[in-house]
Amino acid sequence: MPAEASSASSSSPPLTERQEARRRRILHASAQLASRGGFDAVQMREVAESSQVALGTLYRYFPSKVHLLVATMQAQLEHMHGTLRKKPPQGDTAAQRVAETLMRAFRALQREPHLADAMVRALTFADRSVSPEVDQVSRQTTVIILDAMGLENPTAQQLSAVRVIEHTWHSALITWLSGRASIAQVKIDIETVCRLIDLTTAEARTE
Amino acid sequence: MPAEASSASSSSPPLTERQEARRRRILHASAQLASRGGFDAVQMREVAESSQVALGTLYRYFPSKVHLLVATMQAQLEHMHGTLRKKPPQGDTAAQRVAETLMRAFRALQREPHLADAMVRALTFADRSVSPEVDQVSRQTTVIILDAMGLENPTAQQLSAVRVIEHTWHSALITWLSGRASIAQVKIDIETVCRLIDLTTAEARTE
DNA sequence: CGCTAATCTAGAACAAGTTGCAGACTTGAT
DNA sequence: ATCAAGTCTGCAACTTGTTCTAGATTAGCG
Repeated sequence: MPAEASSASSSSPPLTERQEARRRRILHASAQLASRGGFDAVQMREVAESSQVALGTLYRYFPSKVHLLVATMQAQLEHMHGTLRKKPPQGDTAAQRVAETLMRAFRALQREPHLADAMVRALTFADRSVSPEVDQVSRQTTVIILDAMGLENPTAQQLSAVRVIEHTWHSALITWLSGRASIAQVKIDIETVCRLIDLTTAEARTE
Repeated sequence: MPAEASSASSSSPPLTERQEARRRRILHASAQLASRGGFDAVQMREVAESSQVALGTLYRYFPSKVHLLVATMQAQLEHMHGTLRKKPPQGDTAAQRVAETLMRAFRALQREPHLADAMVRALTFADRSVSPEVDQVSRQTTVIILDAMGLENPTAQQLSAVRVIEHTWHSALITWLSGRASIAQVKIDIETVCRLIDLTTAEARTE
């Protein structure tokens, strides 16, 4: 396993130790505040205070509240990916394994609904200035799903199916978080969309 | 056709003429400002000024910026539904007709990308306090899709497929608006998800 | 018409995200 | 150790969504 620092996967000047520590403190404070009151509870002044950093510094690390929360999501996703790797899903078909994986992730989020709320709202509220970071989150999600499918070289069809699954995942999460859908409904919809996998996989085989 | 006033489809005290006029002026100003700079350009003070209404009054009509934009979306959706009714899609299968309908809607939004941005961002950013209004938008979208399918009594399976399509539609729209996906990709994904329709329809026939 | 309750207006005030600035502190190179 | 460049801090100011208030206006009613 490479010794690469945890989160900032690339680019720009390397951070000193104290800077890494600051960054971690900030993300930790962000997640903690979010776990309480969700998006609104993550107030930049409070994050700064909690992480013992000046407001200006906070903004130097994360140029906006949305950037901060998307970075928080990246961190959580990495954590989750690690967890999922340890206990891979057991289903027989790719569709089952993906659905199982997503529902497992879903239950994890259920335990911290406020945190989930903050992260997902930030993700969909993000404008172009956050595109690179949002894209990174999306790529990470794709990796998780492809992992569950156990696929090495997905076809274009399959990639499209994976994107659709991601769309459904995000959007279903939002409707659940805002109380407009039950968990049962989310489960059904996840299972429904996962059938696209079998569909496209069957076709890949007969090509 | 019933003489019911245009937008507020139900509930609460009926509005006087001048009040209806105010409401329309507000929604018009909102859409106009949104058409320029998107979500950020819709500033409550400006909306109030443009529609010749005091700020307090604006807040009496729409309790928050998000409420206002979701209502704006309702109005636009109604308009679009009317337009679509006039020229129903021509495809042979339900899936084709739905995909065609959505892509048509998509092209309409393309013409006013800022407006689309404002409305969709508001929709996904909405918290529980806006649930009823967001739900209304969702129901309207469902009607449009079922219309395109030409279905009277959808099964639970089919309703789930429709929900998944809506999820995909919203989420794909967002990724396009924030420049993370091309139109071609959106088209492919819409077509991919629409295949769920044929799938569930085939099953309904053999039940 | 004249009254009352509801509504509307103008504008101040408050909250939270964001920016700017002057001075202290760190870092890295010499 | 010293200097220059880059960072961090504390704090004030600005922006925009939201709330509040006091005084007009309007609507409905006898």
